[in-house]
Amino acid sequence: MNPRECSLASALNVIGEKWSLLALREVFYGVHRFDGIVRNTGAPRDVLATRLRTLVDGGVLRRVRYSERPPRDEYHLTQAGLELAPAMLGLMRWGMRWVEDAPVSATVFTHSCGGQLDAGIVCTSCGEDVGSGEVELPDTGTAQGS
Amino acid sequence: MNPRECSLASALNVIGEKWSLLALREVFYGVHRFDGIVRNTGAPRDVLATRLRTLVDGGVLRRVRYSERPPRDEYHLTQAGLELAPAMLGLMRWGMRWVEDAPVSATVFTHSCGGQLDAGIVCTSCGEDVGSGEVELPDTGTAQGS
DNA sequence: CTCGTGGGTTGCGAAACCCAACTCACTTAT
DNA sequence: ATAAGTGAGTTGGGTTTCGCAACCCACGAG
Repeated sequence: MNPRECSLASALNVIGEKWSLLALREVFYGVHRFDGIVRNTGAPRDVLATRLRTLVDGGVLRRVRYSERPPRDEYHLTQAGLELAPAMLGLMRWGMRWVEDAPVSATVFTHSCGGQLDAGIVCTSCGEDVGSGEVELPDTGTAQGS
Repeated sequence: MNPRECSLASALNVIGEKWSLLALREVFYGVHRFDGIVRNTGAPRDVLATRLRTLVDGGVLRRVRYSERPPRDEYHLTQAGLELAPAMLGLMRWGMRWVEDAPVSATVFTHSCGGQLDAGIVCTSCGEDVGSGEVELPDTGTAQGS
């Protein structure tokens, strides 16, 4: 009867609103300041202001002061924010592969070895790298109710 | 000046609206019908109806008729939908790890070997499994403009 | 012939979104 | 010494979207 409790829903409470992930993308890309994020995302300024606040409150970003008088802060990733990288990469990759007219986007993340990073699925017990599509669905049968 | 073109934005156009990912979660979990998805997500019926439509239009879900008269369809994952698994797993894992009071959620995806699957980042050139947090950010310096 | 179920649609008030303009607090040009 | 520009928002307003409850239609069961 009640909605399923799920960490996905919890995650979406923090980063699931419109513009949140695009704002985070900019910070990942090294754009740390309000106007830059506005320009690169196209988000309305007021909406972005509240998004950044919830991201800070949610522990994903932290403000770093770079000027007293006038007081101005940059937005930087926390550890929690950094660890969103796999999920964001997964979405980017998916968009590239499956959404028509998505840009082939040259901007990607690089490993320290110089190679490009990719999001994948790994089996925690046998360590095997699972190709997308070989996921076994949980055996909930056709159960519909809660 | 213009917003950055990015496959992440394209992806979010398809699966970024409220309830979309939760609806997809249900389909992943084997709940294929409207009422089941409504019950398990808590989404308003009207919103869910339009979300399912955009997911179908976006090629993530497909309708599978299971009854003529009255005509009734189930929602099933397409290949594109299945390949959202890494991204969704990434978000679930992140929620579990970083969001307070997120359920420890026993429902996960399993590999054919019986182990639990996890989302990770892999280097495409050296093949190394990169621990979250070791991501090298693109060297955009402090560039702010477009 | 009424009840229940599945899959929606409709109406309407509340909330969120978007945009343009405005505010401070400075810094740099003229 | 004004004037114009930058950075980081806030404010006012109109427009969409959300969310909820109620309704509808087709059927099947009792």
